[in-house]
Amino acid sequence: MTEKATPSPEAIKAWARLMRVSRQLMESAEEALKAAGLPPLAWYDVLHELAEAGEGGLRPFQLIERTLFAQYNISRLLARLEADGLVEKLPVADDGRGHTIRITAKGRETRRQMWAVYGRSITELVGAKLSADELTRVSALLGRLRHPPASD
Amino acid sequence: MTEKATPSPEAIKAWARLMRVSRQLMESAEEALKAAGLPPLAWYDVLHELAEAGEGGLRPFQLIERTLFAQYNISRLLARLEADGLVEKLPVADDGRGHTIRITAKGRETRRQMWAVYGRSITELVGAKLSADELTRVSALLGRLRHPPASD
DNA sequence: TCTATATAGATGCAAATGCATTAACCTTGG
DNA sequence: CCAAGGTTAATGCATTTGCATCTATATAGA
Repeated sequence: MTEKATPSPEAIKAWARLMRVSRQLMESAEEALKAAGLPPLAWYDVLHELAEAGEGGLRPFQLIERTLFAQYNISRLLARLEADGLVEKLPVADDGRGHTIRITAKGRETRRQMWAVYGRSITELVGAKLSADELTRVSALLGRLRHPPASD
Repeated sequence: MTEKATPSPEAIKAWARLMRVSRQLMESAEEALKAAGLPPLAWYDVLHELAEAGEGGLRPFQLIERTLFAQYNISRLLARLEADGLVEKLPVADDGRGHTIRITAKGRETRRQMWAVYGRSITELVGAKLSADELTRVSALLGRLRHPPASD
């Protein structure tokens, strides 16, 4: 018996849909931001995490855990954010290797502006296409594809 | 009345899940290919379309329609595929501007090898996580997020 | 304490991407 | 037939990404 193991047609279709749709939606959102003269989505992700973290800020490695960015990616993204005055790097007392990243007032403002556009994209691309109930079901099903699986 | 329009919590969650999960799964699949010493997923997409197109091949602009790649992206990807001997560019009779791209025997072989790994990833990451019925439901829901919406 | 190892983050270099433009060819209207 | 405009594909240049490595600090073990 050979090791064939081609996925089921249902699995292939779900995979293809997932990849296609996510890329398409992401590109639409990205395009809307660009059209508004705002920074790319990646910046939003980081600003969002930092805004939630509050005054305490976050260490770069914590951002890596929360987002899915690679280490060098975060390192350079933070450098750009700092150059734009959206975040600040503070030395951390008990660990001389790293620093804490804190969002600035300007960073919060940029995040607000981005959310105005990004949120609208989410509404148009997702919120307007499925009912609340259907959205919940999609979330639940996708959650089970996550690693580790999400219960809710 | 202000123009607030923050998306519903359900929409936000579905969006976040979609973005996270798709990136995570894509990266897993990509990693598996790399670990097997095979080319990236983008190559598979193109080889797949070309394999389906058969001996007639496809024009670059047709590949752009079928995949979601940008024009310059396809142009360079095809250059790399050609350099590796996986596709060949044939002049097209009635249009001197472009050429037809045809997959070579080596290209088919590479695609086969990639599918062995890629298919396994799909099975593990998706096929093994949800039932056939659930997969069908995910596909249907995601299809409605597509542009244009898919019926099935 | 001193050495080995682990962790945090930055960076040099090569490859890929995005953007704008260009080159080549086709089509259409006069 | 010719000019104007459209389509197909490639490419120069700047930015971004990926990989590997490197520096600096921290921690654990002899």
